[in-house]
Amino acid sequence: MSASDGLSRRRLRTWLRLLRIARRTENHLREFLRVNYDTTLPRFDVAAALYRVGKPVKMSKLSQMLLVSNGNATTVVDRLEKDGLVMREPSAEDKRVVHVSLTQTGRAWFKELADAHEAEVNMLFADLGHDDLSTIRDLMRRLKGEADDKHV
Amino acid sequence: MSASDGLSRRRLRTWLRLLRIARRTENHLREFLRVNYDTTLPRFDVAAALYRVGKPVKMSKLSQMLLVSNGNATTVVDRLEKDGLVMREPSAEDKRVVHVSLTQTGRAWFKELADAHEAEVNMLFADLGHDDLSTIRDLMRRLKGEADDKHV
DNA sequence: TCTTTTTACTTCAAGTATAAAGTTTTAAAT
DNA sequence: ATTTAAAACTTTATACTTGAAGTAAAAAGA
Repeated sequence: MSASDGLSRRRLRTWLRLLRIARRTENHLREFLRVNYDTTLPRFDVAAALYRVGKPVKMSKLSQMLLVSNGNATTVVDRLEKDGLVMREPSAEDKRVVHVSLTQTGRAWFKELADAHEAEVNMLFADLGHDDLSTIRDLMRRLKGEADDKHV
Repeated sequence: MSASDGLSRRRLRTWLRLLRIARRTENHLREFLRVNYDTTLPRFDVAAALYRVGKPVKMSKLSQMLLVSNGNATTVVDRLEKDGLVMREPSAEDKRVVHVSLTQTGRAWFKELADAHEAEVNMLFADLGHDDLSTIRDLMRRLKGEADDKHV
């Protein structure tokens, strides 16, 4: 089985297709957040992760959830903290650990964004019905094991 | 139909799934290129686009192909040019236009990467067969119209 | 013609991202 | 108890990315 047989080539093309869709959708949502809410995708992603968990999250856990480096998480949290949208708390048990969470302001801010964001995604994916979504879920699950998910 | 009915919520979850797969795969390939070939994903992407076209490409066309800003394309091409992997040529007909193409060195360099890159993707997508790939293609095609593809 | 608008590209400032090095704290192993 | 190793963050250097401003050339309009 050559490294470039038909199946291998098709898998490559499929990856490029997925990447393209992801970039287009991200670009659209970035623009949407910028124009309508004067904010950015990384900020939104951090807030979404914190909102989803609903309680203080370790910095390292946060970067794992978002699949970004620790240093990156630090920077984005820095900015959100400066804007009063998130807060850091040193852990009591382990002095190395820092917990992050949304402030009240941050929670209110995110709630407003979340609905608009969902509506926008709903519009972008409008051509996909329940069956399609199930199909995608199953396909993505099969890729899950292979990709590097550092250690979640 | 509320902005947050079941279907809307499922579309959002599906988007997050796609984004997650894309990021994991990108992270894996970034690491792969860094460790084995001491290069980066943006450089690879530019080279791949130029290689694919096979003849000099306008800067603006390049950034459209990659779905990145013009300024970004300029920067990455700058670096590749400094390394002797690509070359710029001013257009004869239109003095505003700049054509970019791979140098001989660049072409040889990319060829080596391309096979390894395809093999790596082939490994990551090993669980998907011909039918699955066709299914994904059809699904992605249906999203195509909705997303912002600036003006390709 | 000549003014205005559009197009192509680069430059700039700010934000985002990584990898690697550094600091502090905890856990493990003598 | 001490040393060693590992873990959690932050900081640093460098690269990437965007959006906007700037420059130059071409096209459109008056």
